Amino acid sequence: MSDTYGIAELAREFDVTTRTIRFYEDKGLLAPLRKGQRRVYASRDRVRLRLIMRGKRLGFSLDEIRQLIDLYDVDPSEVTQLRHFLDKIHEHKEILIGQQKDIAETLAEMERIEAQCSSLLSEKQKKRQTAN
DNA sequence: TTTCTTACA
DNA sequence: TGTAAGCA
Repeated sequence: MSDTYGIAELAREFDVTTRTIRFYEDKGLLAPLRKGQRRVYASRDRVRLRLIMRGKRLGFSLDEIRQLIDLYDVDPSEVTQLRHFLDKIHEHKEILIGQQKDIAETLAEMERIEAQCSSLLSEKQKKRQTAN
């Protein structure tokens, strides 16, 4: 099982350009192995890229995504670090909970409008039938 | 052909 | 991030 990937391969899979993947590396979000000069991505890198894309969809900055991803593969040996990570987690959780609330409210709003439109439409249909 | 770095938009 | 130049 060749659990390694080339940059073009990952770019295709995640629908981004190779430039974008290198860009994320520059920003410290990715750290692929090197085979000479070529970048060799392991499955962990692929997982990371997946997390990056998800973070982007959630509206996090690359900097925030990096902090979030770092939480995954750092060994929790230092108490100080642990407290720091805990703070980061709380921070992100608050943002996500806030977004969750926004989504719920927007959804409720849309459903209200949807119901309003539906009843309006059925009303017009009734009038049409009455007229005919 | 593909990837890489660097630099500029 | 896109694009381009010059390499390997």
